[in-house]
Amino acid sequence: MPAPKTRWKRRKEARPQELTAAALELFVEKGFATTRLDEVAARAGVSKGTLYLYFESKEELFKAVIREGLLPLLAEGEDLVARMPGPASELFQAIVMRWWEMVGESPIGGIPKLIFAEARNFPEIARFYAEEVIERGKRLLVAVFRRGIDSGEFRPFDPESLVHIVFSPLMMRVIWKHSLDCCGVTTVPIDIYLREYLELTLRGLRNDVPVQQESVK
Amino acid sequence: MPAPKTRWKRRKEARPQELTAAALELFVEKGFATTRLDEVAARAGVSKGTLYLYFESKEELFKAVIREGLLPLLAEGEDLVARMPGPASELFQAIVMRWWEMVGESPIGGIPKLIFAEARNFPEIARFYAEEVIERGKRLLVAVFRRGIDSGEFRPFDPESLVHIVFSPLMMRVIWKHSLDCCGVTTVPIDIYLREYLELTLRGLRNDVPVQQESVK
Amino acid sequence: MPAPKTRWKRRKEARPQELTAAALELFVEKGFATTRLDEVAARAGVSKGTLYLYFESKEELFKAVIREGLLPLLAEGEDLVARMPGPASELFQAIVMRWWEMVGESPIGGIPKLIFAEARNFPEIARFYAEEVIERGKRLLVAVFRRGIDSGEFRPFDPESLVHIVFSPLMMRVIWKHSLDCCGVTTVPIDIYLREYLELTLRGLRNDVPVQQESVK
Amino acid sequence: MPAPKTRWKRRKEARPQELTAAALELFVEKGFATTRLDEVAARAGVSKGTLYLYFESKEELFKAVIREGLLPLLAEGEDLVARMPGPASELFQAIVMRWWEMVGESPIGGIPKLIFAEARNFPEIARFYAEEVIERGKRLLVAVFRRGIDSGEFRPFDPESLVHIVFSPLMMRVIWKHSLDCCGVTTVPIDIYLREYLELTLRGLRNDVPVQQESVK
DNA sequence: TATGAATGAGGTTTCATTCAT
DNA sequence: AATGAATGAAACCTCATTCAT
Repeated sequence: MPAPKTRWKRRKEARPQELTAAALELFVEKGFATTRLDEVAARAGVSKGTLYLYFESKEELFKAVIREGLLPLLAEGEDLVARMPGPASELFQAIVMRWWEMVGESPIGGIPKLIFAEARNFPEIARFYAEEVIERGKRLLVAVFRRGIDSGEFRPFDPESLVHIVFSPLMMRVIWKHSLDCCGVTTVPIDIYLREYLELTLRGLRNDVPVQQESVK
Repeated sequence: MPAPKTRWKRRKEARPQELTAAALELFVEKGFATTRLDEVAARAGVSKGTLYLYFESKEELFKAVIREGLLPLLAEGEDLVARMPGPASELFQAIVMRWWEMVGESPIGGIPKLIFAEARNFPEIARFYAEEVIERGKRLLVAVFRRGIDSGEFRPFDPESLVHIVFSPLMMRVIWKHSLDCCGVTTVPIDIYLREYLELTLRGLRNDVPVQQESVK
Repeated sequence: MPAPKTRWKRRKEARPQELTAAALELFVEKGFATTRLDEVAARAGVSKGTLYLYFESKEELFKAVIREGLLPLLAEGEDLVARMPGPASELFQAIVMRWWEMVGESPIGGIPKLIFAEARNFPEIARFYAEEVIERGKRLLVAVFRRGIDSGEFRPFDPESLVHIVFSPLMMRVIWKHSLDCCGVTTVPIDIYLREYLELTLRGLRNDVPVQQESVK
Repeated sequence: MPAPKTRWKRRKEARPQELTAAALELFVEKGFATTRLDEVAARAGVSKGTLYLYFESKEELFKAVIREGLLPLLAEGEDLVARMPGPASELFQAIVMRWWEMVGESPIGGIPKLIFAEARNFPEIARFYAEEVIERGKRLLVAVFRRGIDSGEFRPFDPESLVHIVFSPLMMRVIWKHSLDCCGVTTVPIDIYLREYLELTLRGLRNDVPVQQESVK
C-alpha cells in the first residue's frame, strides 16, 4: 500500500521531467512548430491527454523545456572560477573542457540551437534565456579574463568585447552538432577541435611581453 | 501597349526572385513551418495561387530560396584569393570585411540561421548547402591559411582543423543578428566586434615572429 | 467511532442529492453540454471519480437531476385544489403565489429553462417531464378552471385550450429569471408582475354575466 | 465570362447567409455547444474549412446568426403601429397575427429559444438582443397599450408592467414549438391558441367601465 | 467508499494545395 | 498569367470515462 502510493506519487513528480526531456529531444530534432504533441507523448510513453495534465499548452511546454534546461547550466560552473586557483589560461581551459562535457555532450546541448531558431517566435523566452544563461556565462568568462589580464598572463583587452568572440567556436560546434552533423555533414573530431580551439584562443589572448622582452635583451 | 507588355514580361521574369526574396525574409523571421504562404504572397504583392505558378510546393519554394541565396555567395570572393597578392593576414582581413559587407549586412545573411534551424527537416538541402557553400568557403580560407603558413606569416597548423574554429565568430554573429538581436538582446557593436575578432584571430594564427627573427639572425 | 460512522452513512445517503443539486445549478447556468463534470464534482466538494459511483454517465446524472427536481413539484400542490374551498379565483391566486414561492424562488425553478433548452437532445426526458409535471400541473389548473366555470365565476371556455396560455407568464418569468436576468436584462419587480398578472388573467377569465345580472336586477 | 464571374460573386455574397441559415437551424435544434461545425458546413453544402472564410470562429458564427436574425424583426412591424388607424384592440390583434406569421412560422422563430438557452454563456449577445429586439418590441406594444388607454378602450394600467405578461403566451408558444413540440409533446392547435389568447388578453385589458357604471348606478 | 492520474475519441481551427474563372 | 474561393488533412486541445490505488 505505501509502495504503490509512493510509486504513483513518484510518477507524478517525475512526469514533468520525463515529458520535458522527450519534448527537448523533439524540439531540437524538428523545431517547435513541426513537433507534434502526439510524438512528444509517445516518446515519453504517455498519451496525448496526459501532457495537458502537466502543461497548459504546447507553448508552456516549450517554456518549461527551456527553464528546465537552464538549471543544470546555472548550478554548474559558477563556483569553478572561485575555486580554481592556478593561472587564468588553465582555468579557461578547464571551463571549456567542462562545458563541453556537461553541455556539449548532454541533451541540453540542443537548447542553443533551439533558442536561436525560435527566438523571434518567442521573444520573451529568448530574453529570459539571454538574461539567465548567456549573461551569467559571460560574467563568468569576463572574470577569468580579468584575472588573466591582471596577472599579466593575458594581454590587455576589453573582456566584454571579446567574450562573445571567444565563446563562438563552442556555440557553433554545439549548434552544428544538433543540425548539420545529423545530416551527415561532419567536421573535425571534437578532441582535435577543442585542442586547436584552445591553442588558437590562448595564443590570441596571451601577452607577448615576455617574448619581446627576451628579444629586447 | 508595347510598353505595358514589356513591363509585364519584365515582371514575369522578375517574379520568382520577388517571391523568393519575400519568402527568405519570412522564413528567417518565423521559420519554415510557421511561415504561411499567404504571408509570402502578401509580402510579394501577389495572390496565394500565383506562388504555385512558380513553385510546386512550399518545400520547393524553400529549396529555391536557398539555391537563390547561394549564387551571390558563390560568385563573390572565389577570385579574391587569387587576385589579392599581399600577405595572408591582409588577405584574411579583406575577406572577413567583405564577407560581412556582402553577407552579414544583406538579407541572405539570414540563410545560415535558416539552415541550422531546418537542417534536420531538410537534410538534402542541408547537404546541398554544405557542399556548395560551406565547402567552398572552407577551401577559400584553407588556401589563405596555406599561403600564410608557407610564407612563414602564420605558424604551422592544420588548416582543415582550424577553418571552422576561425570562422565561427562570424557565423555566430550573423546568426545572432537574425535571432537574439531581434529580441532586443544586443551585444558589442559590429565594428568593434570585427576589429577585436581580427586581432584575436591573427594573433592566434601568426608566427611568433620576434622569436623566430632572433633565430634567423 | 459510531458517531463518525453515522455521519458517514448520512453522508453517503445525502451524496446523490448533493451531487444533483450541484449539477442542477451548473446545468441551469451553462447548459448540459457546456458543464464539465469536474465542475460539478468541485461544487459538490468531491472528486470527479466519485460522480461515477453514483451515476453511470453524464446523461444519467442529467436524468437524475430532472427526476429529483420533479418530486417537490409533484408532492406540492395536488391537494391544494381539493382542500381549498372558496371561490376559484381565490384558489387560482393561491396556487400562483405558492408556485412562485415554491418553484420560482427555489433552485428547481431552473428546470423549465433546462428542459426547453435540452428537450431536443433528450426527447425521452422531455416527454417524461411533460408527462409527469406539465400534464399534472395542467390537470390541476383545469380542475380549478372547471370549478370556476361551474360556479359561474368564470365565463364558459375550454379549460384545455386556455391552460397553457394562462400559465405562460409564470413560465416565461421563471425562464427569464435564469437567463436574461443573469445578464443584467431586468424587468418589472416580481410582486408587481404577479399582481398585474393575476389581475389581467382573472379579468380575462371571469364571467361578465353576474355583473350584468346585477344590473338586470 | 461575365456570367461565371457573376455566379462566383453572387455565391460569395450569398454564402454568409446560407451558412447562418444552416447554423440557425442546427443551433436551435441542438444548442450551440452540441452543434458541430461539420454539420453546419454539411447542411450548407460546403466543407468545414469554408466556414472559416466567412466567420472567424464558432462564436462569431453564433453572433452572426443572431444579428442576421434581428434584421427581419426590426424591419417588420415598427411602422405597423403608425399606419394602423383603428381601435387599439384591432391593432393589437393585427400585430399578434402578423408576428406569428412572420416570426412564429419562420426559422427565426427559433431564436428566442436559443437566446434563453445560451444567454448566460453569451451575455453580451443576450444584452444586444434584449436591447435591439425585446426593447423595441416592448416600445411597440406599449404604444399600442397607450393608445387604447387614452381612447378609453383599455382600462387604465401601467403598460410597462403588463407588456411582458401580455407577450408571454406568444413567446412560450414559439419556444415550445422549437423544443417540446419536436419531442412529440403537442398542445392546442395554433389557430385556437391564438384565438383564445386574444380573447383572454383583450378581456383582461379592456375597460369594463360601462358595465360597472351601470352596477354602480 | 473515494481519489485523481491517465486515456483517447472527438471537437475546433489552420493552412498547403487545387481549380474554376 | 493571375486570382481567390474552396477543400480536407492534420494539428492542438478538451473532457467524459476508466481504473489502479
